[in-house]
Amino acid sequence: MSSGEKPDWNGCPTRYAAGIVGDKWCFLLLRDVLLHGKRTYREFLGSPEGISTNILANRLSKLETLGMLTREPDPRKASSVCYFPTQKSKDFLPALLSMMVWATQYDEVTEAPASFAESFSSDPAGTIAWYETEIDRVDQALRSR
Amino acid sequence: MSSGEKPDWNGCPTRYAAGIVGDKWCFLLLRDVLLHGKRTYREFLGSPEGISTNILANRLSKLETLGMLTREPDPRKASSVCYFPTQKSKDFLPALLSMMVWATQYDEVTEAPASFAESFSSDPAGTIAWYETEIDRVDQALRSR
DNA sequence: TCTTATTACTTGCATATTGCAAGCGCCTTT
DNA sequence: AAAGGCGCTTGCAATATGCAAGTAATAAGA
Repeated sequence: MSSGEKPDWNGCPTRYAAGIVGDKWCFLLLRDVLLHGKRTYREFLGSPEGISTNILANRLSKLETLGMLTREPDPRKASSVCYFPTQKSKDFLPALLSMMVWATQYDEVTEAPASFAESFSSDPAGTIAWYETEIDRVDQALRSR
Repeated sequence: MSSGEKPDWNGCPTRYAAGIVGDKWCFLLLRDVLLHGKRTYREFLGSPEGISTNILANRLSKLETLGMLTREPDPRKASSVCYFPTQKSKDFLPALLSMMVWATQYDEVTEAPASFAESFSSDPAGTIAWYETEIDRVDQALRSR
């Protein structure tokens, strides 16, 4: 590649990503799971974008089928359910954070402080690791009940 | 952030990104523009995913409205039109490449060679710069007719 | 124990979006 | 003058979405 030829295989991985992230609701659910520590149906329903309940059910099962989430009984309450992020969705964090940096740059009404973009740009690996630790902390706390 | 508190503003930039990329067709059009050097209606129509013509028109005007593309007469042929990527969409490249790395890792039938993920991981800035150069080369060649 | 909540959905129906096929106006080429 | 390419638009059937209401299975309270 560095020798100057142009690869023509780019279509495929992008299409794969589009099949998952190229849907507003899946995208926002991944945000809720990876960044907001949400794990239950009720929590997802409560997000400010206002997903409707049938669509939520549909997308949760889609994400489960795609291997992005696992559906497990809630350790705190047997009648409830938790959706946990898999390694596959945790590995999506770098891409998600990259998009956030881009959005922070161009969204005129962003609430994100410039410090976020700065910290990700100066130390991407560290920033990613911090978020991963947060996720694992949430899930370990939940699972050890 | 590194001191341990959890930011609660993440929703906003992600929602902004979801408004653009959280649509399969917009996502794939950005791929075509940023990675495949496509610039005309015909070229977009020809992509293997088979976008239909009314949807294509709709998404092109959406992306133009969002400041991702500019619509200009084709320097080669006055009756034709070119859609050029703006700086805003070029700045989306890092996020797009991050998603491709992720997809390459998890798509079992990916056509992308492992070398892509390796080169992006070992030298992200260089890889991004290479794609940016490609884009500028395409557009400068087109515009200087 | 009987009742009332809560949780995670499902169902029905009106509305919005998509896909497909055809058509249209404007160049350009022959 | 005729034919073709390009960038769309239009009409219509099929699909997906949003909204409101309903349901089954626990759980909590009186």
